[in-house]
Amino acid sequence: MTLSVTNTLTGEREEFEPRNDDEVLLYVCGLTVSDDAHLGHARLWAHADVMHRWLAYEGYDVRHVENFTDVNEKIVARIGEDEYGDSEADVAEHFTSHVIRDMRGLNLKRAEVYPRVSEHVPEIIDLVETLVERGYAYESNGSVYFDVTSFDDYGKLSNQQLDEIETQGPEEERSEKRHPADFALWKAGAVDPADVAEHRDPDLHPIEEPSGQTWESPWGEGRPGWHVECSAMSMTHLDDTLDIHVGGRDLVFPHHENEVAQSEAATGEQFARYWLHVGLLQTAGDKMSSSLGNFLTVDQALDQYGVDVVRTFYCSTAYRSEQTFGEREMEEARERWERLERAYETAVDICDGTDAYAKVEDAQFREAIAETRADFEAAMNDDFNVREAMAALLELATATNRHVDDHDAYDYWALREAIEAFEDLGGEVFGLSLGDAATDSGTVTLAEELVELVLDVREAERDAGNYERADELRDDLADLGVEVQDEDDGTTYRFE
RNA sequence: GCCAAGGUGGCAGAGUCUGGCCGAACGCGUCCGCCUGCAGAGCGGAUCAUCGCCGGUUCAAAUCCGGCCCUUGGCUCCA
Repeated sequence: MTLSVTNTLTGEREEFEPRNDDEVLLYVCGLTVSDDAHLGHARLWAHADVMHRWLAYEGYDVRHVENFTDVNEKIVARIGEDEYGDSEADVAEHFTSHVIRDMRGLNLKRAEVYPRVSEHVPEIIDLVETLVERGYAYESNGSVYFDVTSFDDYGKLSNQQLDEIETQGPEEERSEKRHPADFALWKAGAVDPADVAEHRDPDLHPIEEPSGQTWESPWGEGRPGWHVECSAMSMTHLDDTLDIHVGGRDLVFPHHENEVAQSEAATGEQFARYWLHVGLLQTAGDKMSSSLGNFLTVDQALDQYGVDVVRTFYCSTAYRSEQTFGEREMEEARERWERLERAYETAVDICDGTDAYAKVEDAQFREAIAETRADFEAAMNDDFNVREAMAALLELATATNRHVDDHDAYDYWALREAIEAFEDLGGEVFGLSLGDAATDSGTVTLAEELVELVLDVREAERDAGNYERADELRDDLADLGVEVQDEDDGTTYRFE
């Protein structure tokens, strides 16, 4: 079964064929490190991550590059704020470290490189020079602009017509540009105080001097433009032609459109073969939107819900659709995740708890496991349909529970197979805590011993008919995050 | 104004490319039953959809074609 993806470039579903047999060049349009990342950013990361994981699972060598934009007016606007730092580089470093922390927290597979703009200025200058030499760009007042009329295919990604495009860039740039849609590749000088004013915290002293880093270039001191970085860095670390370029839907125009133009003008080669755009995260019921900042940061969300719930949330909607975020949605994600986890743990417990060999053969269960793998695979190959894939996994949970419920003796072989499926698909592909990392190491902690002690006491109370006292103990444990469950053959507990 | 993505049950959200298996998946919620001292979890069952509107094509449409309405994103930095 082969993978098919929805390509923004053509607007159609296409069969995925990488340029080189077993290798996939994956570029993810990263973040401007001018603030902490929120759940919307994490959605892009999560989907790119699952794509990465799925491609790797299918045997591809995935070369994943994801940039950090650390040269930007919004970063300059934060200079001197809180403890972020006194230079553009310091502020960028502050947020970059947070982003890296968030990415780790989300259990993302590491990219091969995380290039930063500030470390690629020479490459950017080279690219701009090439464009000038080839007649696609021109210098004006120390700045360099891309001449959109020189590139016949301009607008092909976003279906824009040149005469319908409104001016790009700030007002004062207009006089320097030949066509209103021309965009800056290189900006002369440091950042103009006027350009940072709108992003600046009004409580802080305004920035009065031109600020931010500048670099020497053939056109004088200046800074790289807004769109060149991705082209320069992806070509440096991957190749002139990428297989997959992933980004947020809001960036199709002008950012991605400009990337295509400048890259293809410079190399004469196709820039990216498949453009995958991730839909935006919407907040549920705009009632709570007192201000714009009604999004949760990744850090807060991780703290509040935990990685697995967050990842399950993302795996509940196809990447290209919009997704609504809200309390109810997160609750549902929690229920889904716990259902999965419980079924998995049940299977693990049974298999670990005895050395017996297969006692029964449950043909239905075995078939359900095979179906899960087939359905999961088909769903993922169908444009990374994570929701369908998750549905398959949840059906495996149901099948597992049913088998356990219906039998006194178990089909160990089948349970092992089920465990493997949970670990391969849920653990490896979805990045959930199912598998080695999740299972207990065998060492008993003091906490566990104490819980068991309390449970012994509670058991004694129950035997004595003191249910009130027993329930109190259960509630107290629940308050401490220990979920107690009475089953036919004893009491079990798990830490939340 | 222009470009793009959407409008499917109480919620959320697949399916639309490749028309029939969709009287619409998985799940959340609600209700009933089993289990249980109780609760939870689990299992079984039930509830809830004229698939935005109008027209067309077809033996057959959520799925194709045309028109209209509405929402969101972009056209200024933005995942």
